[in-house]
Amino acid sequence: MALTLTSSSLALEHTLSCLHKCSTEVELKQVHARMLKSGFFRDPYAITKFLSTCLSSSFSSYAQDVFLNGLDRPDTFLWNLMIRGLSSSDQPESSLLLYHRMLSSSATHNPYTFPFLLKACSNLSAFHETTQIHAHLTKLGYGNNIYSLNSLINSYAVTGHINHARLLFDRIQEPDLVSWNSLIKGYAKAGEMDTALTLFRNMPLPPEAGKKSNNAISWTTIISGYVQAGMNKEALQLFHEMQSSNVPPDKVSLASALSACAQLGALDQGKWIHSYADKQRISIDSVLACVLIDMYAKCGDMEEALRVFKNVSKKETRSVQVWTALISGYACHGLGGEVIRKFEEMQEKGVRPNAVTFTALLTACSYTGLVEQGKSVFYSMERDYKVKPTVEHYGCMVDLLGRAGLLDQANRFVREMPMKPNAVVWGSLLKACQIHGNVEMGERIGEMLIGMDPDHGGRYVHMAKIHAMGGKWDKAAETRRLMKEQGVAKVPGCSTITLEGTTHEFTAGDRSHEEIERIRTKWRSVRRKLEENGYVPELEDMLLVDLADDDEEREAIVHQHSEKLAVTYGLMKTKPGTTIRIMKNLRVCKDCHKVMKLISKMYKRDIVMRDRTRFHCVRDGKCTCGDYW
DNA sequence: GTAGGGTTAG
Repeated sequence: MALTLTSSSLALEHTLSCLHKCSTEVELKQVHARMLKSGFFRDPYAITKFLSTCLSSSFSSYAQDVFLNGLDRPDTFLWNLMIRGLSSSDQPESSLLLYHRMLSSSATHNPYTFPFLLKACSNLSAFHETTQIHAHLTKLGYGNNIYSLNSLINSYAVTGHINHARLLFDRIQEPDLVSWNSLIKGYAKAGEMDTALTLFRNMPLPPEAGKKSNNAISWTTIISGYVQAGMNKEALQLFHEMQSSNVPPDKVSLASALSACAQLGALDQGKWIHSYADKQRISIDSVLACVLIDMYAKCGDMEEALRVFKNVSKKETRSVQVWTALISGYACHGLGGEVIRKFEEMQEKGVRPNAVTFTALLTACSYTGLVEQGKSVFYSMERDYKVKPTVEHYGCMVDLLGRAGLLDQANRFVREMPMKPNAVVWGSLLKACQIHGNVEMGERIGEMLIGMDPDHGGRYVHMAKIHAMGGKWDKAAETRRLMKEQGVAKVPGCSTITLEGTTHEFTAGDRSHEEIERIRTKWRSVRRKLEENGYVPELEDMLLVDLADDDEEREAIVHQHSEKLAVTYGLMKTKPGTTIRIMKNLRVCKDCHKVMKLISKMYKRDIVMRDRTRFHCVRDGKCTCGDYW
């Protein structure tokens, strides 16, 4: 008897280990069938294992089916298991629907049920459902349960109702770390970073301060708050402060800090974090791989991004997100060929592309002018991959067609899209009108767009240029005046260059840098050298945008553009042959682009420049964007 | 059981 038991539990273990390896539904069904046949499905442990495996590996609808049709009166524990699993599945709403069925079943709720349900609300960002569950759990007597309270605070915070969160928080007699962290996140989400930081600074240390990981969560909450607010420098400062406070960073805090590095283009700090993870033997899971690949890509180092990609373990490589991070990296480097190759390779490995993957593909086609390729990708999305195009994908297509000068097709695309075009879509079309000089269409769209989105400076700039192109100077001046009246500030151009760990920041016409006079002198000599080689300034991009009245004045302004100051500083401060890396917050203007190409040739320097949306890798007078940007 | 992390058009 003892022997049979052992062998049957061994067989169970074996079956369960097969379960983990399932990657298709057919495989899953086979294991399920084997479990049914051998009677394992009467074992509660086996059922639990089976359901949780399904739930955690994107077979949640299969789990639902088995749960609802294949089990006899599941107990509260199993209901909770299902509600929890579904709350973080790709359809969190099914978690709430299942709860409705639970209400009419023989099982009863327990204190665990509500945090799971609220998790579903958070993932759905569902405020209304949160209030309903709030009322419901209060009536059922869980109103003072700290887990439920914290989950409520979190749901209200996530859905952007910080006042609801605060009211609850203030009523808790002894808020714990989770309460504090959820509240802090709520203020961060609401953009109230000052309040969030004040709370963070003043929160009481946990009595059981030995739990270091808890401290790490508070730190990460505030750090990622800053990252989401676009305040990446502040985020990195806090990350350093975290270390000097002897709270060792874990995976999650490293991931936050890495995304700050990605946005700042801070390669050195990013590398440091990467090697820190290696030294601490922190394994690179798929999320860390994603942010590392993204960081290296956004810092201009695709070789290193690829190395990270190759080093992630087989299981992690399967994640769509990791593939997509790499593909997006190639896209923003304008490497259309690599994008397509990796896309194919990914499918050979059996990884299904998601909506984001397609955005990356379409972006790459747009950047490299692959119109036919882009169209075929777009039309294959739903047909071959069952990925429904969203407004973002339509936006990419408008951009693709518009850039290529196919304005009528782009226009038709907007009119025929099944959803309401957003400001970004119209913005792409407007920009295309400006690039290709379609005054009539441009004026029509520009007017509408300014009405739709009056705080967006870029629209006025395009609009003024379009009026000017049509010779309507009075209208151009009026647009400029309107922009001023609305108090819409043009975001100042800003370029940075990092040398020996110090980031130098330049804005247009800025004289605050301590070596500014030497830089200006150097630029004059660089300019002479370029002029001797045929350089004539390109003033087209500046038409009426800057407050200049004649070409001479425009020229003076264009020579003070921030990327010119940065590249000049790079020439001064680095050894011959060193690659110069520049990050810019706006798009590079035509003149600066021309200058970069000339410098790369005359001074034999590679220049890697990241602008608002993509990379320009300039070598020997040529840019990887092929002058198509 | 509740709190912190990923790729995305302009």
